[in-house]
Order: sequence, then structure tokens, then C-alpha cells
Amino acid sequence: MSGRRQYPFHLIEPKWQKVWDEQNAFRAFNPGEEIPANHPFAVRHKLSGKVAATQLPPKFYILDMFPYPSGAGLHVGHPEGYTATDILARYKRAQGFNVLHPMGWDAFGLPAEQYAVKTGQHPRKTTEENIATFKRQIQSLGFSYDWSRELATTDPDYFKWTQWIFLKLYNSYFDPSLNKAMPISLLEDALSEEPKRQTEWEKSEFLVSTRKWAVIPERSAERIARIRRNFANDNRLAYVSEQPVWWCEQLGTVLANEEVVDGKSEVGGFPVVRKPMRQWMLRITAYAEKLLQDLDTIDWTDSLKEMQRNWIGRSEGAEVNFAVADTKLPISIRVFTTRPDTLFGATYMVLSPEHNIVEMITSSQQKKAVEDYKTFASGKSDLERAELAKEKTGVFTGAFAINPVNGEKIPIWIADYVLASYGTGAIMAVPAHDERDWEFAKKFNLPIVEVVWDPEVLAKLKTATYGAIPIPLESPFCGEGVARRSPPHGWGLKDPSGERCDINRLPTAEAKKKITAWLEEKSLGKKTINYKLRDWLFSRQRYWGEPFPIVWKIGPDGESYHEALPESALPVLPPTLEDYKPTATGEPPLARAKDWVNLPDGSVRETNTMPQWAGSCWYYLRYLDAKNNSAFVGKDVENYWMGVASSLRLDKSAHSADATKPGVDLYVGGTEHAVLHLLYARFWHKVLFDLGYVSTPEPFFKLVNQGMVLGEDNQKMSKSRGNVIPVDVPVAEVGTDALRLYEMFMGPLEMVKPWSTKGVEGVYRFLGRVWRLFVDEKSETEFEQAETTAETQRRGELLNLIKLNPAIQNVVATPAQLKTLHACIKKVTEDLDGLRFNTAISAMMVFVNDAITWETKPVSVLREFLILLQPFAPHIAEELWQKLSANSQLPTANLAYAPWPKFDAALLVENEIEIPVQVNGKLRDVIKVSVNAPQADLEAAAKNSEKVKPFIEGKTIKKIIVVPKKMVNLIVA
RNA sequence: GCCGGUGUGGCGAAAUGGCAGACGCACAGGACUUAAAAUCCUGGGACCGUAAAACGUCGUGUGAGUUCGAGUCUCACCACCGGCACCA
Repeated sequence: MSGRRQYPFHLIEPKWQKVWDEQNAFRAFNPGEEIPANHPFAVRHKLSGKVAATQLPPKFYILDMFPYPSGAGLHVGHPEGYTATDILARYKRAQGFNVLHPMGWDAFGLPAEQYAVKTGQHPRKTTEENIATFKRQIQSLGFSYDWSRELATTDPDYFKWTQWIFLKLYNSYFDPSLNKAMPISLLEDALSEEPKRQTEWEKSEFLVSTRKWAVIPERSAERIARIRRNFANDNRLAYVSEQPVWWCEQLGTVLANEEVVDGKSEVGGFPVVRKPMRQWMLRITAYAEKLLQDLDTIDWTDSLKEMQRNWIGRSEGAEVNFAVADTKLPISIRVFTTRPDTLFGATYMVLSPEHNIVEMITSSQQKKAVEDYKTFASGKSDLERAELAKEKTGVFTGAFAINPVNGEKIPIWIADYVLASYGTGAIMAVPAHDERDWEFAKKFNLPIVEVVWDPEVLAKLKTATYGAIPIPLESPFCGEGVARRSPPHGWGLKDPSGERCDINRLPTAEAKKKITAWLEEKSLGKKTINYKLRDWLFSRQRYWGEPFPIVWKIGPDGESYHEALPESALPVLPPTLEDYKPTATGEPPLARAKDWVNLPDGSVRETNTMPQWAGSCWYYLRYLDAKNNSAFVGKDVENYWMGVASSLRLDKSAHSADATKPGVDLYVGGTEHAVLHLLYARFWHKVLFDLGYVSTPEPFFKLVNQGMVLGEDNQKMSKSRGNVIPVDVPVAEVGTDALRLYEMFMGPLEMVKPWSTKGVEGVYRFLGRVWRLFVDEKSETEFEQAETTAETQRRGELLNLIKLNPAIQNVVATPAQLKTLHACIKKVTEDLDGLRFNTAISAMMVFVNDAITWETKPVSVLREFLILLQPFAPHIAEELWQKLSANSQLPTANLAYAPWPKFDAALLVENEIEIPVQVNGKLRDVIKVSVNAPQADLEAAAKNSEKVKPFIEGKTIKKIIVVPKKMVNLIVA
């Protein structure tokens, strides 16, 4: 930055940061907490001592997505969201809310662990160093965080409660009839009361052994205990499952679906493969419907909601059973379809290569081909599968199934275009009405049977014969239409004795309903809702994460089983290691600590750790009561900050009703968390809500995604491009206030926008103009001379040399000055309510551009302007406020708690206004008229305009449109 | 392919269906200065004109439509950004 310094921000900013820090100025008080009488919050609200929730002002909880403290520090893109929330926090504080605005650290994570693997240095050390850097940088920006609530997910005092919540999940199940989570003990008790009840567990045993329904007659105590245990384990929200998971060799860990992008790890971009492993899972699928439906109750952007909807992937359809033909075993294959109306067109069946029935049904002739194909398919990474997607592959199993609606025998194939992880892992193929089935059928010469009329084709036909064999299709018709070729015209009737379902002539929606009802009646299928969402893979083979509060034991029957540690054993701390790599046998690093793993009673600790997402699932709750060591959050405290009652405004006349909703009032962060963090956190919150630990079903009422800040070259900021601007650079050159202002002035919060150093200078100049509006230039010159000779430590005091601008006087404001001020108050207030920071700033620029021309500047007007400026540029505003107050013998209480001004609409009323006159919709003149001029006067004035006359002379005025106070439009022939 | 978002000067952008381009950047001219920086003032959509203006015409991705009047509403299309993607 070249040129003279606009104003002494280098002294002002540290000065006020120190003042705020010493005063604990932004400390937020919980109900029942001791409020010091001299605290600015106490002074503003005339409170002190211990204050009950009902006596505290209404709350406003404004939250940032807490950062992962990386080694690189902050660049200018980071503070965008933090600045927006800080401005809002300061604004709400000025309005009189009890504002909760905290910050913390999402500190578990891979980089610190990888550094530990390389160097042997404990990841805690790296993490603490990085936190220190991040904290210093964030604090240099003057954000009004309540640092007394700071937390890190890596603190044992914090992850103790992460583990505690895991135990809640472990000890709960989802009850479909109550539609909520309940303690698992209820299920266990129910089982004890009814020892002879046929449990789900018994049914599954029944299928594989006797193939008969039977009550197992005698049970030993051991056996009952085992049934109980297994039944409970099968229903827990946190459960163990052996299933194919994403394994990343390079990272030495498994990954969640959400962490795998394009067949590569989201972190590092390493290849991943499917591998069956024993893993901890969280039953998020039980909440799929709630997670979907409750999106309608919260104020998030459409695109974000849509991303979550897509991820949950709800689809309605039917499950249909296809009996396997020519076998003595009563085997049937279930498929999921959204188009049961096309069942008559199902000409073959496809299973995913991993489907567990494949082995059982494959004919001996096809065994080799099937085995080869399975090897081929499992060898493909997901990336390869996606790349090769265009070319369909598959093999015939040699087996056939019976189409339940027409008795037709159809071949069963396996192909990797059918995914094991979706639906039932098997499909009925309807090539006439599905793109993929069509391609497959074409390639392997399978029959194509058209059973839905394309409405466009139907419209062209004089008479439609619903049983006629159609002209061969050129492409599949996948839309909705009219059903055809079901009985009595059904295709391939092989079993004339059976009762048929006739859906001919029915539109798709009705056909679906009718055939589904028919299937249900015949026990051949049922209506189903299917979700794309999978259960959350919750264990990682890492060191730097929360250990599970779980031990493994061996039962008397030799079966290994897990058991939760008691709450008293929390926190479970990770052991100190010499080497942070996984073991040679592929066990997680924790397995190296033999003393830690093996407990005296012979049980063995779980050696997996939780994923990084665990800590961020509930941090917003811990902020409420960060020091509580007897609960994850106190009940009353939670109710005050998250509940509905305390968010009702005292001043109901003010502004919109955006604070009357519960939960976090405003949450700001990047889109990168659209499906991971935000889905997981909602899930945990809903479980905690069901179990009665929190007051609301949703955690984040309003959520805004800030847009990315690009580099000056319009590219995303990255090290490799060399376009990264660390925050320290503008802070040193133009100060934090200018940086904050520019972050917001660039454009709308949600938009992607490029950084511009020149643009920063522009807002910096604006702050310089504000400064010169307030101070005496002569005294500033003296200050500058004194500063060059003063010792560094004493320079701060020199700010006192700067005197107020003599034009600032205790005089009554003129109507014009009041109008300028109140126009600014109105615009800034409304724009802040709508999160339109950029236009709020331009309104303040307009004010300053005007005020700087005033010969005398009334103190009262400038004071109110500083209150408006304070949220945006708090340091300069406080400094000027202090000077102004001292000079005018006004109280010098913190500007941060000064009440927000109200605009007076009466002051904005104009007597005379300029309105446009149009002829045939084209602007021809602007006329000055009295604001209340009657319509006739407006018409006359318009017609008399010299500029308008040439356009209406000699023509007939057919119509005159007058919009009072807006415009006149003359319509001529 | 599907879903969501965005298209306005040289640039970032602003405009409850009613004067398009507020505010800022960059640029140009002027004042101050020995000079520069900083600051202050003035001017900037394009075209046609003109010494300079007035006037005039065109102009918000493209094409249609609704309306007295469209950047704004409707329909169709194009481009870019983001997400999902063999989801049965």
C-alpha cells in the first residue's frame, strides 16, 4: 500500500481490542450467572447479580462454522463469514439482545496425524500450535466473540461428552410406532417379559435352519441372554456391522460414503476400494424421513435443502417378490421398483454381482462365467465403474424367475449397473421403459415389451388397441403414460388359471396404485419407500480421534460381543504412542498400545476411533455451557439459548419476526458442509431431542452459505496458484476495520466474488473520510509529528492529541441533516435485517459524502451515525465515539452497547418530489410536483411540460396513467 | 442426463413492475504542491451529432409474450458456476 496513512488504525485497533478484552465486553451471560454490575451489558440492561432467564433480554444465537486449524493460517477468504456474523452480533447487541457469539476449533483431523506419523511428534502439539496461530489471527480482526466459551473438539473435557452422546446412541433404538428414539432397555425389558415371543432374531434363524416356523422350546439362561443381547444389538442406533466399506490404502482407514468423491478419498484424492470389514455404524437411515420432512420447517436456501433432499434420495415405489423358477427351495428375490405399472414389461431380472443369492441360483454351466464376472466387477474401482458406465456388461446366471403378474419365466442376469447398496440390490428389467435396461437388452438381445403408451403417440391414434403388438420402439419411453397389454390382453400368459390384474387404459399413477394393491393382496409385494441414504459408517482406523467408550468380551459360548463402558469411565483418553502408524497387520494405531487395549478383567478395548464429524455434530450445544462438568449442557441453559420462549423480542415493534424461531438463530458457513456436517448434526440433534436432552427438533433455524472469495485472478485461492492473500497482509496495510468493510462491500454474502486490492483501498479511503469528518486536521498533523519521535510503547497515548473537528457542535440538526441521517438509519437497519451488508455500507458512504459538506455538524447526528458504523468498523467507531463523548460531556459507556437508533419516517417525508413523465412508455421529462398533488394537477403538469409537448402536439391523448408519487404516462394515438 | 443458482458499463455491483447503472474501483480533466503522494472538485453505458452542449436512437445473455410501462413477471433457448449422477 502506497501513500499516506489514512488514519492511525495501527494504534486504534490494538487499543480497543485491549479495552474489550480487559472488560470482557462480549461475555454473554447465562441464566443464573453472576453479572458484574460494571459490565457494559449490565449497565445497558440495568441488571446485576444473578439473573433468571425470564429477566434476561431475549437471546440471539449467532454461530460460525468453527474452523479446522490448519498450519497455513487464515487467508482473506476465511473471515468473510466471520465478519458477517460479527456485524450481525454487534447489531443485535445494539438492539438489546443477549447475543451468544462463540468460536472454537474442530481440531481432530488427518493433517496433524500424518505429521505425527512422519515425525513422531504427538498430534496434540501440532494441533495446539495451529490453534494458537488461528486464534491470534482471528483475534486481530476484532470479532466480538465470547472467548470464555472457547472449545476444541480435542479437549478431553469436550470429547468426554462426545463419547457420552455416543453412549446415548448406543443405548437407544428407533421405535417406528412412536416415530422416535427410545432407550434400548425398553426393548430388552419387553423381551424379558415375553420370553416365548418370536423375535426378529428367531425368524432369521428359522429361515436358514429348519425352514419351518417353530418356537424354540427350551432356553438356557445363557441362550436367553444371548438372544437378548443380539436382539438389542440389532436395534441400537450405534451398531456393529460387517459389510463392504470404502477402504483407502494410502490413508490407512475406511471412509464414509460422504467422504468418497468420484471413487477417490475426499481428503488427498487417493483411490478407495470396497472391502468387507467389521465397523461401527450409526442408524441415520431411521431418521431419513424426519431429516427430509423437517427441512420444510427451517429457513435454509433452496439449493442447500435440495442437496440434502437429493442425498436422502427418497423414492416411492413397490417391493415385488419374484420366485426363482425350477428349484425345490422356496427362494424368491425381492426387487424395488418405482414403476410397478410396468411389471408386465419386465422381461428379465438383474442382480448386482455382490447379491448374496447369486451363488445359490447360478447353474453349473454358468458357474465359471459368473465367478469370472464377479471378479471382474469387484476389481473395478468405483471410478472405473463410472467411467465405463456407457458400456453395459453382465452375464446370465442360468437361473430363471417367475414374473408374478403373468407367470412368465424370465432369465436372471448379474450386472454391475445394478448397485448392491441401493434398494434390494436387484431389479426387474423393463427395457421398453428404462434407458439402462434398454441398453442392456439391446446389447444382450433380450426381449423388449412395450406396456406404456406414450401420450403423444396415443393422441395421434384414432383408436388405441391396448393389446396390440406395437411397432418396435426406437428408444425407450421413460415418461408417464397409459398402461396397456395387461390381461385380458396380457403378454405371455402361461398360467391361464391364475387371477390377473387388469390395468389397461389406466394412467400411470392409477396403474401403479392398482397393481400395488393387487400385489399386496396376493402377498407378492408391497408399497415401499426407499432411500438413497445409507447408515453412517462411524469408525476410522486412526489415532487422532475420539476413542470409543466400548470394550469387547468373550461370552461363555465363545462368542465375542461388545459392551459399553459406564459413564464414570469417561473420558476414554487415547494412549500415548511412539509410532502413530497402523500396525503391520492392518489394525488401527491404538492397537499398538497393548497396556491400554487389554484390561485387567480380560476384556479388550475397541481400537477404532470416531470420525472427525463426531465432534462437530454437537459443538453448538457445548458453547451454551462450555465449562459444565456435570452435563454436556445444563438443561435450563439449553432451554434459554435454544428454546422458543427466550427468543421472543421484548420490543415487538421492531423489524421482522426472524428471531421468534428456536435453535441457533443464524448459522453461517460454506457450502462444503451441505451434506456432511449439516446432515450428521441434524441427526444427532434429533436423537437428543427424542431422548429429551434438547428443546428443539432442529438445531439451526436459519442457515446462510457465504460465497467463496476468489483470488485477484478470478481463480480459487490456492497455494499452487500463488494467489493466496493471508489476512495479516491487509490487516497490516489498511487495518482490520477496512478489511472487515471490504469483505462485506465486495458483493452479496452468498455470491462468489474475486478479491481486489484496489477495492480494499476504496473502503480504506472511506474510513479516512469518516476520520476527517470527525477530527481536526491541525491536531492530527501535530499527532503525526509527535508520533515519529515517541517511543513505541507511548504512541497509544498520543491519540489524545487528536482533537475533534471544530465544525462538530452541539447544535440542533437541520431538517435536511436529519433526513440524511434517517435515510441512512432506515437503509442500514433494513439491509442488516436482510443480510445485505454491501448496500448498508454504500448507504453509510452516501451519508458521509453528504455530511462532509456540512459547515456545522451536529453532535447528535454524528453520534447516531457512529452507532450505525460500529458493527462494521468497530475500532474506529469506538475511538471517535470516545472523542465525541468526552468533548460533549456525554456518558462514555461502550459504543458496542449503545442502543440502535430508530428511524423516524416523518423526517423522510418530502414536500416536493420529482416524478418522470412518459409518453407511450418512453421517458420524456421529469417534473417537480407537490407530494400530495391531486391526479388532475399531475396530468396538467405533465401535459404542460415543454419537453413533452412536441410528443403530444397534434395527437389525441387516449389515456393517462397516473401513479401517485411515482409517474405519469400519456398514451397518444 | 437430473437438480439448484447466476447472467446488468472497462471491473465489483445497485435498482417494492414505474427516471437502469446507486455506492465503490479503474480511467480522464482540474485545484493544491517546486514536484510527487495524499486530499478536494468535475466527468465517464453505447451510438449519432457538437467547440461544448440540447435534442435523438439503442441498451440489463438470446428470442417471443403479458402490461400504459419489464433488468424485474410468463414461456422457450444459450452460456457459466455449484451439487448429484447406472439410485431402478
